[in-house]
Amino acid sequence: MGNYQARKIEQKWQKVWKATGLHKVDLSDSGKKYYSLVMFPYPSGDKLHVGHWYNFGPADSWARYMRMRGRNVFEPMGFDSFGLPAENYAIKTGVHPRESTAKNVSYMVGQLSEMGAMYDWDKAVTTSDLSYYKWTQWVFLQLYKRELAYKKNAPVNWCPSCQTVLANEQAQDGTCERCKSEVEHKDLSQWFFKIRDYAESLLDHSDLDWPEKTKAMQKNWIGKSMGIDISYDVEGVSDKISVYTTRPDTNFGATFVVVAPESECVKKNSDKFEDKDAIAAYIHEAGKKTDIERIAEGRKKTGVFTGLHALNPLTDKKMPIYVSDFVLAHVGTGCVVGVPGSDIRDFEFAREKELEIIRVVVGSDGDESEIIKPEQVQEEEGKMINSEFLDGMDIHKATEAIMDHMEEKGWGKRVTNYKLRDWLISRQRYWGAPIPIVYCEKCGEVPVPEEDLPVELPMDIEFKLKGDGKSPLYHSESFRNCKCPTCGGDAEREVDTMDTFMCSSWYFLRYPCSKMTDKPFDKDVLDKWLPVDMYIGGPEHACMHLLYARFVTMALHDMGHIGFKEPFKRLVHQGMVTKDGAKMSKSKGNVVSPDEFVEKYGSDVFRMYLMFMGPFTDGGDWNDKGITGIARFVERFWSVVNGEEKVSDNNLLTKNLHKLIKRITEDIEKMHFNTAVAALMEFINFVMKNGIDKPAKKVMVQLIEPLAPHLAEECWEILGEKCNIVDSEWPSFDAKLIIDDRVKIGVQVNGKIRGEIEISKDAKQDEVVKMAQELPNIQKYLLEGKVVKEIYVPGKIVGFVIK
RNA sequence: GCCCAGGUGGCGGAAUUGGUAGACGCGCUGGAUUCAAAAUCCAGUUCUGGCUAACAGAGUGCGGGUUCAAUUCCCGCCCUGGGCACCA
Repeated sequence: MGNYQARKIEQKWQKVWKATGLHKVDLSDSGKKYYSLVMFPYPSGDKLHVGHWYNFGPADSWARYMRMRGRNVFEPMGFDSFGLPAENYAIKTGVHPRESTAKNVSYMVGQLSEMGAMYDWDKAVTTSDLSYYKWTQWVFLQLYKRELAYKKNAPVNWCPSCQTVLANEQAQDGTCERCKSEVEHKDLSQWFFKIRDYAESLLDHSDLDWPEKTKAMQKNWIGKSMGIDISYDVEGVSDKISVYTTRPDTNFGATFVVVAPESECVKKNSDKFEDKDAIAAYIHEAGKKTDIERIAEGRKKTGVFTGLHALNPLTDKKMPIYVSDFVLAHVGTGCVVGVPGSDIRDFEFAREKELEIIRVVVGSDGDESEIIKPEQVQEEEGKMINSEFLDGMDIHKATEAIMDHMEEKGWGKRVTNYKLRDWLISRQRYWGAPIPIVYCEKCGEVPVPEEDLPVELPMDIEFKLKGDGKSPLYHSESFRNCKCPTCGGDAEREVDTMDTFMCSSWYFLRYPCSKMTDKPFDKDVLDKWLPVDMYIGGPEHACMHLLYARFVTMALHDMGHIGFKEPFKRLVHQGMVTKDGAKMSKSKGNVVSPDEFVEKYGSDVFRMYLMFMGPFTDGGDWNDKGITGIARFVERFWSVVNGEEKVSDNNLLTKNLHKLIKRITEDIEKMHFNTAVAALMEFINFVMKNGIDKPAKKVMVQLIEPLAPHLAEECWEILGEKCNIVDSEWPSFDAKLIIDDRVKIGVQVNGKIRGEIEISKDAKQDEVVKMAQELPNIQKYLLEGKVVKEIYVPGKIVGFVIK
C-alpha cells in the first residue's frame, strides 16, 4: 500500500473526468435539474486566493452532494472581467487590459481545474469577451426601450489636479490616491436605470429561501417610508419650498428649514440669497466631504443663513432657511424642516445656531419642561403637547391626524418615499462595455439598433491619463465618430462605459446559453433551468449586486423575455477569510495563494482544511497551522480503506455507520461542513480500534465524496466499483439502528451537576430518581436540606431542588 | 454615524424548541519506537485549589434580570468584522 500520493491520484482523476466528460451537463434533460451557482470571480492580478477556495470548495461539495442525491447538476464558472484594476494596471504599465485579463483568466482556469470541481467549462463566460458584452449592451437596450434608462446630472469624485474622475476607492480620506489633491465633486450628465420603479417588487422576499439578515439588509437599503411632502410659502419668493417628513406630528415644533447645498432649491434661489459669496464658499467646501461624514450624528453642525424665511401655516412662525451639508440633495426633496425637539441632528443644528427648541412630544419620562436634553430627542413613543388640536394624542395617531389636516388645507400631500436611489451606470472609463447610444445633431439621442450590436471597444487607446477630463473612449476618433443609425448623418457615440455590476446582473442567464450567437439566451431553456437553485457568494453583495440582478431579472420578465421573476431561489453567504484580521488585498500585501498548499497537500486536503476551519457562513482568519491534522486524517482514511476487513463488534459498527450517515447528511444539508469532517474523523478513530468490513468501507467512501472527491474516486475503484462514485446513490440510514439503549445523564442539585448515572433509555422517573439518590455524593447534598422538587427530563437530566 | 453579523480553553472551533460546556483538530506535556531525528502509535491536556485522587470553587466579551437550571431567553453596555451606492 504505502502513503497516499495525493497529487498523482488527483491529476489522474482530473484527466479521466475531463476525458470522459463526466462534468458536462445535458441541458435538454431538465427533469431533475439543479442549478448550483457561485458568484464568479474577478480575474485580478492576485489570481485565486484562499478566500476563493473557501467559497468554491464547499460550493462544489454541495453540488456533488446534490448529484449523488440524483439531481442533474449544472455547475458553471466564469469571469467578471471588466473593471477598474485592469485599467489602472494599464495606466501604470501600458499593458492592455485585454492582455492582462486574458493572462489572469488563463492562470485562474488552471487553478480552478486543479481544484477538481464539477465545472462545465463548455458553458463558461468571460464578461469582457465581445460575445458576452454584445448582450450586456442588448440588455441595456431592452431597459432603454422599456423607458427604464434615462440621463441626468450626477456628481462624480473629481481630482482637480489630475483632471480625472476617481472611484471611491481612489478617493479615500477625501484625497486623490495618485497626487493627494483634495477631491471635489463635479456634475456630469450620466445614465441611470430606474430601479426605484421596482422598489416594491424588490421588497417582496416571500418566495425566497434567503438568510433573514440579507432580506433585512435589502429592506433597510430600499428604506421605504410613508410620509408627507409639505409645501411652505417663502417670504418674498414666488416658488414654494417642499420638504419631505415622516414625522409631521411634530410640525408644531418646526422652527427652521434646511436645504442641501446641491439641491435644486439652492440653484433656483441663489440670486435671492443674502450673502451669496459665503453660501458659494460653503457649497464648495461641502463638495469635498463624503455623505457618511456629512450625515453623522454628533458631528459639529455647520450652515449658512440664506436670509430667506419659510412660513409655517400651523403656527404662523417665520422659519429661517439655512444651507447645511447634513442634508443630502438626493434624499427626499433635498430640503428638510427642522424640528429640534424631536430630531437629534436638528437639535444639534439648533444649538449651534441658537435657534428655538420646542418640546412637542412627551416621552416615557413624562418630562414636560421647556429645556430638552439630547437623550430626550427622537422618542419612539409618546404623546403630543404644545400642538393645539393634537395635544394628548399619541404620536402615531397624531401623525395621521395632522396629515389629514394638511391635505385638507392643501399644504401637503401624502407620499411614499424610498431611500433606494436609481442605479447610476455611467463610468468614465475604458475597460467596460460601451453604452450603445449615439448622439446626432439632428435626431438627438439614438439607441444603437440591436442588429448593429456589438458596439465594439476600440483597441487604439492610449492609457496614459490625458488630464482633459474626458472619458478614455473620447480619444478614439474611430470609435467616437459614427453615422446616425436613424438619419445617416454625422454623429458621435456615447463615450462612457457601463458599470461592471451591469455585466454581473445577468450572467446567470447566459451560462446555459453561453454559445448562442443570435440571441443572449433561449427562453425555453431558461424557463426550464432557472431560477438558480442555490446561489453562493459573499454577504458584501447583499445590497448592490443582488438587488441589481433581481431588478434586471424582473424587468426582463416584465418584457416577456423570460418566464420567472426572481433569479435566485436559495441564497447562502460564505464567510470572509481574512489575513491578520484584514480583508485580503494587494494594497495591504496580505493575499495568500492556495497554490503552495495544493502542491504540498493536494486539493482534497486543502479543501477539507478550509471547511474544517469553522462554519462555512462564518469565515475566519487564515493560518496554516492545522492543515497537518487533515493530512493525517486522509492518511488514516487511506490506510483503513486499504487495510484488512475484520470486525470485533458488528452491531457497534452498524450503529456507528448509520449514525455517521445521519450526521453527514444533516451536516451537509445545513452546510456545516466542519462538523461533517469531524464526524468522519470520529468514525475513522472508531474503526481503527474496532475494525471495518467492506460494505462499511464503501459507505464511508461515498460519504467523503463531496468533501474529498479525488480520494473518494480512487478508493471507490480500489473497492472494486466500476461507475464514477459521484453517480452512485447517496447512502441512507435506518433510524431504528442508531438508538442507544443506555445513556449517561447528569444529576443536578439546585441546578449544579453533582454526579452521573447510566440509565436505560426508557427508564421511568421513579427508577431514575432512585438511582440518583443512591449516589453517595448526591446523598451528601440531599441531607443538607429538604427536597422540594424532583426533575427528570427523559434522556437528558435528573435533578433535585432542595431548601 | 446608520444598517447587518459575531465575541466560548494556548489556538480553530463543538454543543442552542434552556438540561453533564469544551466534540473534532492544532499545539503542548509525558511515554513507546529509533544510534539519533522525522514520521507513526499510546496516554494526558479549561483555569484554580487538592495527593497526578475523591472532590470543591470559578468559567462561554462586560453588567444586570428571568429560571431548579442560561453559551442558549430578556434589558443595558463594550469590542471586532462586513456594507454604506465608482473595488468587485
